[in-house]
Amino acid sequence: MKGHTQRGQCAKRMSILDAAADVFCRQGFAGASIDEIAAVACVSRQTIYNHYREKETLFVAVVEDVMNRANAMLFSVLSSFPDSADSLEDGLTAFAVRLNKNCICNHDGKFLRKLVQTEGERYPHLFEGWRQQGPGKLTTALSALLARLAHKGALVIDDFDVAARQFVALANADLQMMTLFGGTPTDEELEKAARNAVRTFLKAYGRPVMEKDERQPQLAAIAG
Amino acid sequence: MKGHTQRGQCAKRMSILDAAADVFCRQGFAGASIDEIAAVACVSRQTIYNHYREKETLFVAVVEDVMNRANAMLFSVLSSFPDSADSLEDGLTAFAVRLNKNCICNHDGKFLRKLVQTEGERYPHLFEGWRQQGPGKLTTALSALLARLAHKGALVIDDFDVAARQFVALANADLQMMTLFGGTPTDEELEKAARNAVRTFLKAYGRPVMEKDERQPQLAAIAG
DNA sequence: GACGTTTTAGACAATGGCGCCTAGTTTACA
DNA sequence: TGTAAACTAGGCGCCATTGTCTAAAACGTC
Repeated sequence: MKGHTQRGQCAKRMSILDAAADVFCRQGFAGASIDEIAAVACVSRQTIYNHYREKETLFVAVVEDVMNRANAMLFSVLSSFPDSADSLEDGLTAFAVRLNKNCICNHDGKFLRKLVQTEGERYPHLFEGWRQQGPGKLTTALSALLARLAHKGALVIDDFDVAARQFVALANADLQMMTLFGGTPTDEELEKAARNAVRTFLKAYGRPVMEKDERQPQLAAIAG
Repeated sequence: MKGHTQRGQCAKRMSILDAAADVFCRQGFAGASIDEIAAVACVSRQTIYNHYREKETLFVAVVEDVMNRANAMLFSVLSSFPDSADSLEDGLTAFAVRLNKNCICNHDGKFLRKLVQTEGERYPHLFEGWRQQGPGKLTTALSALLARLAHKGALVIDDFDVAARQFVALANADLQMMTLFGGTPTDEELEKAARNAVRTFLKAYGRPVMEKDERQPQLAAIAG
């Protein structure tokens, strides 16, 4: 009848989804109670059962909703990857900041990582999609983007997949512990973490340039 | 009376702790039932209440027990860090393998990371100790060990803390997704991941050596 | 073999959550 | 304004779980 099991619908649905995400994330599936979700959503308990047959149905809907948002955000962030060799360090740093801020350290990212750990064994198929569309897509897409930069001569990479995983790992190196313990990094911390990561990444994979003021010494020598 | 709230005690206690760790890890605190723990431990439910006043007491004891084991293991692995500049790549790779295998990808490591995410907000003081003795101690100790290597001239590092965090991050780069989804890496995967990590780490922080077959060209030139 | 301790099995009340139902109210739309 | 849908409040049965209690059995030690 109503169709659109996906989008908007009335405001109640979104309110329920948001509240359920909040409570499920804090209490886990078993620890979350429908009554608490209803209270947080400012909605009667019956209304929840009116939209979702049972607790598990609601849980699946919540996870899928968050996954959709996270996937869209990841796509958006990936499309902002720098494709020019000019000011590569700044471009990669800005990308790393966006990646951390909008995909990994944000609300949805923490939700998914937390839930996939607690309920992953119970709902393997549910999170399998995120594994492929989320972290999996991130590394494969990033691998291709790095390959493009390497092809332009801006990077020297032997294994693009490994480099992609290492870029993500380095970008999170300074924030991992904070996010593990529930904290949220400030903008300054995000910036500093990204800069540390990109500097090390470029030391390992950057084109070997001796000094900043004399770029591409080989080409300069050949030209001269 | 019995003293020793820590160690051995009768075999029942250990059996209960192991079973409780297993069930708490799979089901979370709220989802775990005393009956299931008793069944896994092959022990009567009353025996559990005989040793631990209530469910929460048992949970705290389990977490402390795992934390103690993990801390001891971390200390052991840290003491195997290479202190010689000879065959540094092999030494660091072996260290990275041990770090992943015995501290991060192992049973206790996954248990603590999982539980600190699900119950960390509910028991902040409980996991605060692990935060300092576990990941915190790892990075500070590793920072000092890297500083020692840099002082010997084997590494060129400007910020030891950042380098330590990046070493850990790189060591986990290839295994992060697998461990996140509950998998356990094989020995070959551990070896390959460590080798990838150390190669990148040394490209970024290793002493700038031109070719593998001519080591320490400066010293050779001086000697010659 | 006797005695104290520990463990076991099962019953027990109390609690709380799930899912359903109903009656009454609000909202949306024609 | 009238009708149908959605929503609210509350009660209800059912079930799982917690924590206690008791009597019987196993254990270990002298």
